Amino acid sequence: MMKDKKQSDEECLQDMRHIQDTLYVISGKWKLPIIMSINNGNNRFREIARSIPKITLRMLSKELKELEMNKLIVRTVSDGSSILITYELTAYSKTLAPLIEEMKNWGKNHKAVITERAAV
Amino acid sequence: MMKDKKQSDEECLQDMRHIQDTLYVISGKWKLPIIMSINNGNNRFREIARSIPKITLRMLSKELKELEMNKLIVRTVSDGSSILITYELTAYSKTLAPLIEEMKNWGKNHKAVITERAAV
DNA sequence: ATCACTGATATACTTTAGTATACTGATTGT
DNA sequence: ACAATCAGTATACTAAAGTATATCAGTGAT
Repeated sequence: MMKDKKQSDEECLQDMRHIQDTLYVISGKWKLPIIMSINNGNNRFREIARSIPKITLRMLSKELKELEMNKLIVRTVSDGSSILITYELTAYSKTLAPLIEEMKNWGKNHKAVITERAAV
Repeated sequence: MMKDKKQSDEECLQDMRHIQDTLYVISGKWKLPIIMSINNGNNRFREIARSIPKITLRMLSKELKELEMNKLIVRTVSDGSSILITYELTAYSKTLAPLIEEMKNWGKNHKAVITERAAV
């Protein structure tokens, strides 16, 4: 009854949902730039904003919230003489590394594939 | 002069471009469903359309073109008694497999991470 | 007192992605 | 003759993503 050769439709659909979820978490124009910026040592709102050319405060605010909901960053409020808010990458965010590496390599190769002149 | 510890900004930007390129190739609502459908043996336009609930002919047409430009599928016109058009995955499209697998696994795990109740 | 900086939010707008629906011209079937 | 299927395209629309710009209250410096 061909059980292992082909997966069931339901399994296949579920796989697709997982893939689309992953895509959703990292796509959009600013998510990766924000992650990279924080990774490069920018931890405060205005600092991150300044480090990313053309981003608007509204988008930064919106994306930071989404990244926080997805547990990729943490927002910390520390109350000294004046209030201080910092954003940091979570340990969990590091689990994205292999995926990002794979995407980087695929994209690099893809550019070559697309650019290459067809041999006669 | 810390040459290998930290990458240059330019390198970093280029990496990001590659990543965004990869994202662009596979994102959108229908690209993966279309790839999966062809992979499951649907090779003709109407066949693919019927296999994907809710997709419109316009989107299918548009996405097939993009997938073809990105060399993930080939469109073949064979001229028998009547004309026959088939879509097939390219060998190159298989290079996406590790990436898709990684996204599937990350997404699956992420769902668990997000859903988990915080321990007191 | 005034100015600039902090971490944002609000409102209104444009652009891009996706939907809905009708239609074409050629072929095959009844 | 008529309907159905093929492989799409055209036009018009809605929804989602992103931009532009102004504003807020609190702190610190001049």
